Amino acid sequence: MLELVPQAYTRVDEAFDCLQTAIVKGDLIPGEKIGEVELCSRFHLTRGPLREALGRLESRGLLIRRPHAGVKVVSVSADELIELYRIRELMEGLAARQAAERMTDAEIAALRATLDTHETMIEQAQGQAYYQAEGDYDFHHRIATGSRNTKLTQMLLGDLYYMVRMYRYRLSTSSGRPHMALGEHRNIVDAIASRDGELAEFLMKRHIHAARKNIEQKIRDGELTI
Amino acid sequence: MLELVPQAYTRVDEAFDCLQTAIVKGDLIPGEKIGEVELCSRFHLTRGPLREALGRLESRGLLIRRPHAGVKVVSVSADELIELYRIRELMEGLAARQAAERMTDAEIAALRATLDTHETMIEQAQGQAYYQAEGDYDFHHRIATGSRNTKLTQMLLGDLYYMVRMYRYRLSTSSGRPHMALGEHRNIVDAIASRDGELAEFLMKRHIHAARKNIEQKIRDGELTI
DNA sequence: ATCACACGGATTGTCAACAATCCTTCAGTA
DNA sequence: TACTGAAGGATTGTTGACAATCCGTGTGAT
Repeated sequence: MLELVPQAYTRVDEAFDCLQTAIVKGDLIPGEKIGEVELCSRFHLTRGPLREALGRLESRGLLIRRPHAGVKVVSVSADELIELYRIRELMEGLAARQAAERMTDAEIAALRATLDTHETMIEQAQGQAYYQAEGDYDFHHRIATGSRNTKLTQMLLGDLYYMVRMYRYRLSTSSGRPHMALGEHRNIVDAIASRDGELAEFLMKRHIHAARKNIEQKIRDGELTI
Repeated sequence: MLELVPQAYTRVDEAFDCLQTAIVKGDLIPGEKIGEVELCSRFHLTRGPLREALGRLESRGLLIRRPHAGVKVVSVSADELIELYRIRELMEGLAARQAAERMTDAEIAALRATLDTHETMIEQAQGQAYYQAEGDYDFHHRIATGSRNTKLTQMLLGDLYYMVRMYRYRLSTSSGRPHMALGEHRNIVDAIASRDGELAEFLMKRHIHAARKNIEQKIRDGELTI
């Protein structure tokens, strides 16, 4: 009855995924002007689907398109990265609060399981920031959807996380403090499990605030150049 | 030298504007399934630009597109409207804080002028919610851009305000408390002018919180049915 | 030597036809 | 009568060619 179809995967989606990962992983260099035909040959696409995908990427803020002039991957400043974390602090705080009120017990259990695999990843892949970052991404992703707040989820997954992931790859560093972050994650889940929305919001805000301070420090020390 | 070109207006932009206002003003009924060819004939477009515009509208959350099945204007629940205001409360609070730190004196003067015209609008167009809503929109728009926070501006102008305007037209009501709202706006501008970011954030959050409570009350009273 | 202007090449925007997919309708059967 | 199944029509997805616009180069003048 409620079939939930695999949601036909079209060329536009294909193009979007290709370009998105290319941007996030840094295969497409920021600031570089790049033509549509070159993109087509490089990713084996035709211009129709490509153009629609470019439009979607533009509304997500990953690239800029000037009419008759071509596309450019966004080049981002250190300030803008900081601003991004300021926004995350607020929105993910709200997400955590609502997740505490609305997540099912099954979802919370799955969230805990995620943290366990994350822990083993940290131990095994020592220093491999990539996998750590993906685990972190997964954690925040689950809380966003768990908030059951349509628009909030859409904005977090559709706008902010792409950006954050892009920075992560470029700077080739996770938050740089994996063990501490994991502990903070566990505290947040505990707050959610005990249905304490206020505490969950507080902890999440502090968690992201700490991540921001960490980045600001690295920038001051010259470890991160953008 | 720094010419600031009128930024070539292409058919895609035309299509996007047409559809966006049609959705916001309610010419396109939510939930109604509508074909591409019909949209083309109705707005004098061809399918190429139309499809790109549809993609942009989809990422902005104004309509939903299922592959091979057509497009549908989003139908929105009362709960989702409330959620929207929760998000606004946080994000516009941050915008107000940063606007207080970063707006130029000229921008602040222009903001004050906006409020003056808004006041005359309220007196003249008594009860004409439409113009009141536009004035209110203008006010929040200026503060968003004044924050100088690229991503924040993009999310407010690109995601939330379209939604809010859509609801306003559909419910054919502004906040319903124009005089009080105007007073609150003036207080916010005063805080910005005295460069008190903390106060500006507080006042903005309270302003939107009040608007939300107002809407919740109306929904409870059955004045608003969505 | 520097600046302004025009021309050509290249690139993007637009269009109309073709192919792939889905939804509805209409039988047929339990 | 209600439900399953398939076929047809309609709609969307895709493609390639055409038209409009911009950028870089080269020439000329100041």
